[in-house]
Amino acid sequence: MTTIRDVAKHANVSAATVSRVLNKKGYVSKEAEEAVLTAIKELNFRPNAVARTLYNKSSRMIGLIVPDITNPFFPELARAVEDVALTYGYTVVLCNADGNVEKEHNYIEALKQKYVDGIILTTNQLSFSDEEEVGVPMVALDRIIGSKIPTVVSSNEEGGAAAARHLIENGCRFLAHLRGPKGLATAEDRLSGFRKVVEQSGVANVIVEADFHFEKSEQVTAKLLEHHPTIDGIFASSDVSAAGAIKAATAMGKKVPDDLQVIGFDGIPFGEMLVPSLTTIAQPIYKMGAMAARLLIKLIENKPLERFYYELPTELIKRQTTRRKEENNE
Amino acid sequence: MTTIRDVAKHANVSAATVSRVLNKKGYVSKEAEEAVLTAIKELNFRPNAVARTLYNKSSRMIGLIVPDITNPFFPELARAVEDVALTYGYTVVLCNADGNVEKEHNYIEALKQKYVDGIILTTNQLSFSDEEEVGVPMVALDRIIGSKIPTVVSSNEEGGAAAARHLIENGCRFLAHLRGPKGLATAEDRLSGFRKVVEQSGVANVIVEADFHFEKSEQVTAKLLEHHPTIDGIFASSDVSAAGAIKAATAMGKKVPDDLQVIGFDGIPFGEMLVPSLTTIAQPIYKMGAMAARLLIKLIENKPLERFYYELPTELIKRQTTRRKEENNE
DNA sequence: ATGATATCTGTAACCGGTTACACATTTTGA
DNA sequence: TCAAAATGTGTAACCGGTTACAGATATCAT
Repeated sequence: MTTIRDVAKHANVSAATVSRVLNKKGYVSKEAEEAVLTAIKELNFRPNAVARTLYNKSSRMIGLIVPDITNPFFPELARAVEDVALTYGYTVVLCNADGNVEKEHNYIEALKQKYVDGIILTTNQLSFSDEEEVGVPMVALDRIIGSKIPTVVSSNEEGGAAAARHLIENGCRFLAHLRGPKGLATAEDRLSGFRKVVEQSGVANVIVEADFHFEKSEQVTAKLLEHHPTIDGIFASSDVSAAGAIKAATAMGKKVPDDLQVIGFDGIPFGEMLVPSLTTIAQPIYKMGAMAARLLIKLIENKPLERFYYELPTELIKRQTTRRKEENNE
Repeated sequence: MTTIRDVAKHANVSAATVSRVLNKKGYVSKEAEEAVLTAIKELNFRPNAVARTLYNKSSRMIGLIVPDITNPFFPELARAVEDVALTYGYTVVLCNADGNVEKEHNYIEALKQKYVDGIILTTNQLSFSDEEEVGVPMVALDRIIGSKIPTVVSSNEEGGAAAARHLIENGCRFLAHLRGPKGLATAEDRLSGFRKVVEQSGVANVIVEADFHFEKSEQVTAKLLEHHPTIDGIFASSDVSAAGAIKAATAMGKKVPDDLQVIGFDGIPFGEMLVPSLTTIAQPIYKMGAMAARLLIKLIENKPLERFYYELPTELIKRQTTRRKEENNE
């Protein structure tokens, strides 16, 4: 491996001068600069990132901690974060905390040790309270931690309300909500929006817990439809969860959307791949990731933030798992 | 940040002794060890990973380069790699090359600079030929690079053959294969297996190119079914691609599996979420990832490899998009 | 008793960049 | 014309661990 001192020798200057050329910092004469540049070319020199990081206490990396890389929502988010990070010259380190608080802590510690410049946290888990003491710039994404940590979420409550409204407008008389994990702010907000609309309109409804996963949602829905065969509208708190609901319903002989309408939440490409394609409350996933990355970088570079809380609008995407019923029976 | 010298001062020993305690290397007296351990506790000292890496030229990290984190196949693989890596004390850095050769190169360079101990390459892209000169242990996963690089793949050819056989046994008379990208060994092998069976049995067939993506497969299938309305069996070279085919067929009023049977390739959880659930040739995704990780770690630790080429068996998983036709018409 | 070996510890150099500082030389401006 | 400011460059210390080496004791074998 070529070092800066090899280059220096080759160019007949000191290591300091080479460093100055590399960083375009301080005074360097034209001749020296040229000599260094040629030497760098000839020796195919690349400055050692680790040595740099050690002195600078900055690695130009940002950590992105996700709860479940297997849920397509997060890769989507990761891409956005990465795109923005790369344009600002940062590299992204993706960490899969697996919904495990301990693993999350370990990653945060490991990242700090690696001198990452900042961390974006998207964990499902409700974990710790001492985030302020982490000592590294942090941004919360699709998750609410505390008032001191800049936060990017979508309008979960309004989205939940919109989902309920859509089902009701489509003629559903008995709604179910497959809510997300308890204690998770985004899930609570979706529930709360749903509840408000449903209570206000007086539509029959039932709420059951299903984490965001497919199998669990399938099981829960099967049980739910058994107990309440007249349910004709389901709002699932994630698209994957909605797929589970559809699966269970179909297995019981219910037709979607004729017997049962289903609406998801997230707006991942996955929803379009289903047949029938999934109606959903879409989050602006890419925008959320991009915004979180930009906020973090501002934080890192000590630029002022206008706000600490950004709520991006969700959008109802009507596809084939819901449709307006004709006014007919009853 | 507490350094090793702070600890040394606190324990009344030299930094060298502290380092010896940390690494359990060399002679240290009981008393000294205890003093150091207490000092470490009291100061809450964590050795700096970057400094360590700089001297050791090893970061205990391994890089995993994937072509498209958005394709659920890869997160699945990543989890396996991570699981194994963690048990051996390595951290995984996930890089999304985006099917972009240049990005892949950049990542490899960046990883080398960070002193990663090894790299697992899974890229779709056919990229470069000088892998032997990378200078870092490497393993190819789901991709064939060169004879010098240990390789883990599944039995793509046999899988392709099994897919064709299954469709034929189920009574299909006119098969189509949505092949993967040209030049990609895994895609070629699947095609080759398919072709052999089809030629041997004399079944009518047509082959069209569709990368592994959903939209492309949907478009290609729509065109295909328009030109050849009598196609009654499709083998898609990925599960996501199969979903695209199903979508297109359904949009044209064809029923799956009654009018058209579809079989995918990969065996990602996604296939089960579809309605009807997807028949597929499943790769042992987790095993592949785990094996690649173990191979890489052996390589890193200079342990001997038994072989340089591991082909893991695929498995036909019959679900709802295929089914035996009764002998009836014609 | 005595040389050989094992145990213990500290000093200083090293990994590969970065930069404060000192010292020169050149340019500016009054 | 001469001090002040700007420009150019090298030395050496630093980031925070690691380790070769040397010197000091303790233990062992003969």
